[in-house]
Amino acid sequence: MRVSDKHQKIIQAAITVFARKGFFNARISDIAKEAQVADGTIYLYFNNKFDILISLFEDEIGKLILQIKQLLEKEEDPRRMLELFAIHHLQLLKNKRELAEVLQMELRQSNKFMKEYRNTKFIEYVDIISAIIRKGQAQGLFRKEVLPGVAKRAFFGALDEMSRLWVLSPEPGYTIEEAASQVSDLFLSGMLSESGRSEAAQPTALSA
Amino acid sequence: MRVSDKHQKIIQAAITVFARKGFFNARISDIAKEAQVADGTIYLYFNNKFDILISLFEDEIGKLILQIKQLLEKEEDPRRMLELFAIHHLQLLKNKRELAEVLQMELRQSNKFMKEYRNTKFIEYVDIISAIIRKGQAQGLFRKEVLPGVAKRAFFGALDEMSRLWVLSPEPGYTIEEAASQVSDLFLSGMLSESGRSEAAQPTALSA
Amino acid sequence: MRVSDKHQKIIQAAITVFARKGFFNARISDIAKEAQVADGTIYLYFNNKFDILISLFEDEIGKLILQIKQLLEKEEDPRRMLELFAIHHLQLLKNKRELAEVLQMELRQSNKFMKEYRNTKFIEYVDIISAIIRKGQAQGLFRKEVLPGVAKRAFFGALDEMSRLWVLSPEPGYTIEEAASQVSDLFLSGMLSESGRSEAAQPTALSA
Amino acid sequence: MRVSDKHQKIIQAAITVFARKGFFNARISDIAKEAQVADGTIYLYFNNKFDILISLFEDEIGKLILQIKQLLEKEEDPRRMLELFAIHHLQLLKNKRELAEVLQMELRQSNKFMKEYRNTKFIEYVDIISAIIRKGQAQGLFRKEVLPGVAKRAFFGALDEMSRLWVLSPEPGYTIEEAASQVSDLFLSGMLSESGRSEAAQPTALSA
DNA sequence: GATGAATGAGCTTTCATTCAT
DNA sequence: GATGAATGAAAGCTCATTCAT
Repeated sequence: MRVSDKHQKIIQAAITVFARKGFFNARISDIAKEAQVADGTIYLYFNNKFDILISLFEDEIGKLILQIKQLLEKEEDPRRMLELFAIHHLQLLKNKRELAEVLQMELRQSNKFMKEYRNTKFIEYVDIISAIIRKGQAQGLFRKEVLPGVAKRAFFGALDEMSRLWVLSPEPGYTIEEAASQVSDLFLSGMLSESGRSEAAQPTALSA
Repeated sequence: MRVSDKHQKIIQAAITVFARKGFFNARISDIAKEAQVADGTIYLYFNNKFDILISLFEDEIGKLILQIKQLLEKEEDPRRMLELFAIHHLQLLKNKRELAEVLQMELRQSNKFMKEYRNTKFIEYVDIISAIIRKGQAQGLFRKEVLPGVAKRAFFGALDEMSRLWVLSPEPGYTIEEAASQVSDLFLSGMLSESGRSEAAQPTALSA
Repeated sequence: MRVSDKHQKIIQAAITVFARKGFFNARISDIAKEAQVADGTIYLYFNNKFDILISLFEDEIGKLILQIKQLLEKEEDPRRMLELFAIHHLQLLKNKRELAEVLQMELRQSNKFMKEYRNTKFIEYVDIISAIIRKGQAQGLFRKEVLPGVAKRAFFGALDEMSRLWVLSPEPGYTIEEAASQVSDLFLSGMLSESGRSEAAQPTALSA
Repeated sequence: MRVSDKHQKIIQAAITVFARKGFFNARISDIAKEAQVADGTIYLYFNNKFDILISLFEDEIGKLILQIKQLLEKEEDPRRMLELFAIHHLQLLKNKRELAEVLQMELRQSNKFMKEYRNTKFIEYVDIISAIIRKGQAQGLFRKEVLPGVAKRAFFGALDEMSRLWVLSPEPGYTIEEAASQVSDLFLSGMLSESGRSEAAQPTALSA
């Protein structure tokens, strides 16, 4: 058996267990049982419990990055690219439900209890969004005032919060596709109707 | 000393400690020391550690709801109301940094650990956003296609993710005001420039 | 309110609570609630939790001694006296069920966790039995070979174990009177039938 | 090391510690230290503190049952069998002093704390006595009026109370053999002398 | 490499006791 | 005398981690 096999087996088991119980409530022995290895074996592949979570992030977000980048390669229109990102992100819920739950729940916490850990993979993931935005701005399709560094976060946050809807409630009333469409539409076109847009020259007067 | 005093003292101490170490890493004795009471005293006011977290949510989000509702009362324009919500939400970071951190970090997790607990206060808070959106739609200022139930989540998620920027990194490069303005501007006007808007009739082609 | 009133109230409450939960599982606050006094009040009348148990023993066994002695005064026949003792002891189960349970359960333990405490009242109670036996021997009714110091223990132990039958099981299949009669009959006449008695000259050969 | 070794080691340590301090005052760490294992190790073999006590009962009374049954196999005379039982029971004090103390002290309580636990092993042990009595009655050696279900309890209670004498006081004035002999003699022949027996036709008039 | 029994530090929670009112 | 809020020591139990096999 190749080394990577057990490594992967443990990561996958950890995803299942973390999704079920959360990181802190999960026991190493739970993961070991799920992975069908001995408790001690886990320590041949990971330094400690945190290390499993970090490796899980790195590996799985790494895969996500590869997938999404491959998907976006074929697309030229930044507007469509944003939509694709949204769809792909939310479809994780369908295809890898447990992983989606773990990322959703534990990703945020991770920084807090692992102060030293800078989640570079995650940053790389979110930076795909800002790259799209910059591309759109370069093409003159997106407004120059939009700050890519801020907007990427807002866009990701919106998607992630949608994600949470599905993670926590089984039937939120919308399909994943509808949600993805709504979110990307919102970010692209905003909420204003034609009248709302024309009526007020500066709806965000505060920022002025 | 009034009962509420100790109760409040413990809640405030818990906010400080949870913000510093996270819920799971926080020990009851940490909270007790911070609140300058004995460990056992905490159990005169709360059933257990979870109960502190839940009470904290209820109390503090309750206060937030009161404040934001009061603030919005004076405002009629839904566009401006969204902006006010954004500002108020993000200003929590300035005024009550630790509380912001706790809500940011632990709010999501809470549902996972405490399956039975439905965070009604939080739902009430987010519903303020959908109420604003409906108001805007009623006035014809916001597009009818926007689903308030989805958009409220997206808006909150965007804000919350911005929040995370400040919670995790001390100097994110933007002020809170700029971020609030950016996010509400994004949701109101979208990213499209005039050319981007006119060029493509169906930017969200996928949803069609 | 006379001092003794509260003292008595607490003792009675303690009997109820100890019977229900056992000494170690009983909380001072349970007793206080049962006695309708404040927790702290208990410490005005007793030094500590053990002291309640000891006082309870002293008081209640003291009463038992008075009662049984009074009862026996009217009786001359030692055989009948033994029977009366048995009946009176077992009737405690009917008349003061909770007290019977506490004595049954906690009396034995007491010596163990309160090494310094010599349960003189209990000894006094059991010595009533040996006095009866000695009286019977003096009258030539009881065999000289019977050691009063041993027999008193055996008799008490037999009764107490019967007691346990009722304390633990609601319907043991015999009435208290039957049990009392059986036990005193056993001790007086033994198990041997006429044939068993005559057949073997030395049934207790071992003691020879 | 075989699994049973640690299990046994812990049981034996628990006997020592329970004998010394009583069940409730004994700490898990006391037992662990006595057994020369880590605290946590105990929980690999037992569910909790109660479980140790119950296992202890089951194991040790089980052994007693085997021993006494083996001993009684060789004996035919029910009178002698009763005596053997008495001797064997009391000799536990010599051979396994600590075990005798624990059984003596904690056996009674166990039913109280662990309501759900039916001490079947103990019942099996006491039923050895009633089996002997029935055998004696079948042979016409014992009186028919003796109720085996009551007499077994009385006999055990008498023995157990004798046991207590040695457990609590180092020098009770009698040897174990004398006590065993006295008790079985009492139960077999009763207290009545020939004159006491003939003089009164109905010594247990009350039962009539 | 793989195992899983053993470890023991660590933490939540309880509750007898105190003492200011 | 009476109260009951506050105390804080104490202990059962868990579980990440180790290491002999």
